[in-house]
Amino acid sequence: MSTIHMEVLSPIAKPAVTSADRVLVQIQRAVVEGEIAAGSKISEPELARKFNISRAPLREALARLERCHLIERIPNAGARVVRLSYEGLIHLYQIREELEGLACRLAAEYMPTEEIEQLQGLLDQHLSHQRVREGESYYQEAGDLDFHYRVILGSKNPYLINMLCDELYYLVRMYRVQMGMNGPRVSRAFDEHKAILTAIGNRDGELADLLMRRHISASRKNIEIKLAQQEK
Amino acid sequence: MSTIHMEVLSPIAKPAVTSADRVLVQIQRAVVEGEIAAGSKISEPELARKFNISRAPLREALARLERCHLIERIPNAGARVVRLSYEGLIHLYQIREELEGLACRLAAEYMPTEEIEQLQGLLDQHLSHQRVREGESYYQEAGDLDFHYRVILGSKNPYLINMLCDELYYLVRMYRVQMGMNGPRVSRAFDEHKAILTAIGNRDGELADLLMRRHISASRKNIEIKLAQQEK
DNA sequence: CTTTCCATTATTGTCGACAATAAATAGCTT
DNA sequence: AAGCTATTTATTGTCGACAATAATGGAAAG
Repeated sequence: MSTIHMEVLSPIAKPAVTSADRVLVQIQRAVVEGEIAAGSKISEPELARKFNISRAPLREALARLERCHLIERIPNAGARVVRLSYEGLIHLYQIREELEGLACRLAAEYMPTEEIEQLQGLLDQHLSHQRVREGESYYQEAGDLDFHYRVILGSKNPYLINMLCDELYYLVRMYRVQMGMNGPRVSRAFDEHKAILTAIGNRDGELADLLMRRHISASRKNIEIKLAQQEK
Repeated sequence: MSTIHMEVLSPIAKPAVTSADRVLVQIQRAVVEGEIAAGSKISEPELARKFNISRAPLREALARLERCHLIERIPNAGARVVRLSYEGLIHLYQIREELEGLACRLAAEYMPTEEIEQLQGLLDQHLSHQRVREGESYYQEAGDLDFHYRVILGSKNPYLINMLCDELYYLVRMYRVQMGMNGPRVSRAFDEHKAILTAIGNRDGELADLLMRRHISASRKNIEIKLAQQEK
């Protein structure tokens, strides 16, 4: 259970040794969960005071926030929290489909059998958690991302891992969290995960690729609906 | 001719307003062209002195260099120029194939006819340059990257554009430059570009995708050979 | 002679202050 | 009164110095 939290917050366990790291995690969470409103301007002096650090490490943190597309910076003008939009969602998921499809093909080839079995166990564990805590969206969120992380890590491609886990996934989470994802898709998602993992276990990269693309596409449509509801 | 240089060095014309920007471009070039040796350690005080700036903007530049995978940083330990390797090349081109394939599909859908025609003209222009300056690898380099840039921009997906043009292409250039790419592939590459663009013009995304993947795959094999020669 | 521990040195991370640029406000002109 | 311009204000970019951490070299023990 606490493992799930850890996994979601930091896919690749890097001990936050520097103060910029520490603050980065906090701001990331605040932005993703909407604590700092989407579209709002970011004041460096204000944030620095808030976290009791100087502007130097804060700017380092902001640079990394820009890297994962959570803020947008304009030279000599400042930074703003990104604004969620329909177009943004589409663009983001176009890439996800492609890259996570690739991750599946690679995982089918390179993911050690041991890791696959371990992930299988994790899926069952998530399922039981899900049964117990029906409707708690955070568990779905955590479990889903956890699954995707593992598959991506299984690709053994460092660039791919970096792009998806470090650069794209915080924004994905932001869409899901702020759209309040839960609903009836939960159990279906579990089945889809199972099917994908089975294909990977059978070393059938093509099928795993196809299933993952469908899975992500379905997830996108789910968020699209929420976004449309919210905008009207 | 000078346009070609500009295009290669800065795909999306952002006037380097801050001193960090200015220095970034210089270090990028130095790393890509091997002026700063691959695998060598980077000294912040030394570089700061060399460019007559303080460490603050230099560190900003280093952060962005890390972002495009030209250097690797370890907290409290420092930064090293990335080392080229067979595995790295494979991993990099796996992603390129996927993302540029996607870019082609999207370009076939969203690239304005006007832009396509303009790119067609650019291809012819490159061809004539090529005929005149037979064997000058830099022109091939510039022309090839220019073509890829245009197609990527045609996708109209900001995340895709950012990933390919800002994060991946400097490393691609580094492989190509340091492996000394020229040789007999030049004229074939022009034909492949033509074919891809024709498919995009016909709004045939599937075909453009396929052709681009083959084109990139062929380019990879070309570099693989050089790399193998160099390592033996 | 090798290995381990410690001190020294150098490098990175952080801080507070200053300079340059952009935003906000007030005053002037039409 | 509206719009433009100049001045003020605030924010970002940059600097030099200090603190904390890692790399280096040497001395002592085995």
